[in-house]
Amino acid sequence: MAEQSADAVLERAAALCARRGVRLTAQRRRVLEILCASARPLGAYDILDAMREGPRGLAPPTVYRALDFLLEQGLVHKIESLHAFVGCHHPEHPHASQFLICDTCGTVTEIENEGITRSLGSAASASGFRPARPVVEVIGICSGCAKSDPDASPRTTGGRT
Amino acid sequence: MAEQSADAVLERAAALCARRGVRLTAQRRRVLEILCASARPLGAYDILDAMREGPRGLAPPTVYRALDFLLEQGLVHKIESLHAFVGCHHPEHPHASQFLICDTCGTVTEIENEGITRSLGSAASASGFRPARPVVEVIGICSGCAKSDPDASPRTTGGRT
DNA sequence: GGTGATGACGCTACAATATAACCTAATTGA
DNA sequence: TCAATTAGGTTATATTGTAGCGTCATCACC
Ligand SMILES: [Zn+2]
Ligand SMILES: [Zn+2]
Ligand SMILES: [Zn+2]
Ligand SMILES: [Zn+2]
Repeated sequence: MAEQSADAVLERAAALCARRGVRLTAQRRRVLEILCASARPLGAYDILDAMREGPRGLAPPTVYRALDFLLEQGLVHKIESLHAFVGCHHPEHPHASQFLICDTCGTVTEIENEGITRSLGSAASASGFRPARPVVEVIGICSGCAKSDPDASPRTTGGRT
Repeated sequence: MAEQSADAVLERAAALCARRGVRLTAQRRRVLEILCASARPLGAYDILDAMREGPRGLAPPTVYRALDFLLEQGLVHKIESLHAFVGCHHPEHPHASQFLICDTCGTVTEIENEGITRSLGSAASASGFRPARPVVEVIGICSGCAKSDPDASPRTTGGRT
């Protein structure tokens, strides 16, 4: 799911940033690349390690600043329940991000379910609540893992590609 | 919302634990009390501070162990997006916890919306995904804050009662 | 009542995640 | 070119969460 469109996503991200008049600098692009190349969400320190494989030694703030930018631009999402980040594969239009997170293989699937969005909206407005940032993350077992191993043990965050 | 039933919740929690044959020890009860007495979610270290106001000096593992127990028993919930915890006010029956989190005053409202639960379930099963732990947290502005201050600044976690 | 097994907790140290603060370098717009 | 703005390097530190180990309380059973 990540693999097929990593380059295309990068290209579209560049176009988006140009259109918005914001700068997709080398560092930011690098972080986005690393995230899009991974099948699983990566922690900030996983990204940091991946970047250190290149030339110089970097520090946490560099990665966090890049992530802040990418989050603002909607190019990546944060998975709150994992303290980790994923690249967004359809950042052109804003969307309520909803995730299915496999506890076994660690893959994260971003979905956009109109029913969930609607239910959330009506539940919120019923309380007079004005929603800003919905966090919908369903932890469970993906179909592949459910088949192969009826009960398996959890995984950790990292592991590039 | 927290205030009205704090004692009642404690009593019911004790009954629940007795019925289940698990021990609601003094420490665990204390943590639950502190959480239920707070109108806002508390971080583990907020709880730790609150407990230190009493007799001896405690360490983080004490609080985290109590929280683990209370989470297992469904007596408290973790708010992933805040790294904080709230007491549950209807722990008798298991439920998918859904939260409305006000970014301004910090209050958290636990709701149980059947529509959201259903949408999540059908979205998951459409992908062959077997859900285990849904995380639904809507960050936004509560009705009270929206009225009094059309755009206000975020808040931090803590602050007992 | 002893007695061994289990569970709860005190305690130290440490891991993992995230940010503050300050300064330099690059980019932009005039 | 030059001031203003933005991005990034660097160090230190804050915040959140665990590992590991020894001790004490509780419980089941004799
Ligand atoms: Zn997305
Ligand atoms: Zn899986
Ligand atoms: Zn609840
Ligand atoms: Zn509010």
